[in-house]
Amino acid sequence: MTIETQDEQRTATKDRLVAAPISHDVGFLLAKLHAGGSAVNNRALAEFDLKVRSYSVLLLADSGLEPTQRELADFLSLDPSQIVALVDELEKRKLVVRAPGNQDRRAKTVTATSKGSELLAQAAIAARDAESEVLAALDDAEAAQLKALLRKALWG
Amino acid sequence: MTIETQDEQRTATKDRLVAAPISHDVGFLLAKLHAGGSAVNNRALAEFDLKVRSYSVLLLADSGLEPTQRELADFLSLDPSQIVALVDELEKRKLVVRAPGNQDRRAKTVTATSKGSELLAQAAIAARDAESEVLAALDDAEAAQLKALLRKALWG
DNA sequence: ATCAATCGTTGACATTTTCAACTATGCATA
DNA sequence: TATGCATAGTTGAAAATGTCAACGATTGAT
Repeated sequence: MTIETQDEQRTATKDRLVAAPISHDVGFLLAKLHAGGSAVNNRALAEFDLKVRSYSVLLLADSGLEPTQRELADFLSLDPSQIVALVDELEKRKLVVRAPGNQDRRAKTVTATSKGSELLAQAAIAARDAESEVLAALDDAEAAQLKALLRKALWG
Repeated sequence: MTIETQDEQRTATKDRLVAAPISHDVGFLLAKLHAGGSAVNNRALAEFDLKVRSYSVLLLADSGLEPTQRELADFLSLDPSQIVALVDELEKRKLVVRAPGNQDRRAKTVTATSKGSELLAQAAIAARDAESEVLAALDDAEAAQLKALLRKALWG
């Protein structure tokens, strides 16, 4: 009873501020869901010694699109120097390889090794579970709708 | 012509990676839209010497809900020590005041001053414009739908 | 009256972000 | 073809942010 009382108060006050107008600010909603989401994702990926960042790079490296580091930086909204560090670590673990760009010898494309692809296959399962945990309050149609709206907001 | 050629290539390659499966990962979509969004928001708020963080605190302080610092930390997904720094700065600028908690003398509630409310009224306009810039690709109904889905994902 | 838990605060530490160089390469044109 | 300007990757430093452990003051339960 005593602990329950505390918990009730805690959960009662926990969402008290939802009434504030900031809860209608898209920027805030994105930040909050993203904060919770990356925590869940990082926890799920820790088993594979990956974070959302390295997982994203590995995923793109395995896409067959042979992205250059510059493209990775642009696409992931990261500084090129951060890509260097991420690829360095993945390459050290033999999960990806750097190859000289096909038409541009300045560029380096990042491609997953077979070892990287295998790890990714496992990690992707964990990531999928994490995603459904983050979106647990939405049914399948709503989750799909959310994805579609985010994609449209980003790329029209 | 020369510059146009470069630009065409750049915009052509810019979204090349959208084809990668990561573009269907909600975590990634949230991260990317959030990254772009906070950049736009911070730029819009710079005029008032605010960032999205301090703007959020000011908005909650002005909500009439008299949030405690602990509630602000939970709601904004920040460490309590970060709230201290944010409130310190806003209080130094006479935009908010700390008041002892009503029932709990350990807690401190954060409330906007009239000066804070006035600044907020201006900043809110800039923030609203920034939001519509971020969601420019969505029509009004879609933007409302996106908000509703984000709110449901967060609070059910 | 005591004991564990919570609030705000401080300070240390780690991580992440941002920026300015630098080399090598590419591209356009004089 | 030589020259100048822009770009890819890299390095390293500085700034901003995030994380965490401790502490005094206060609370609430026993």
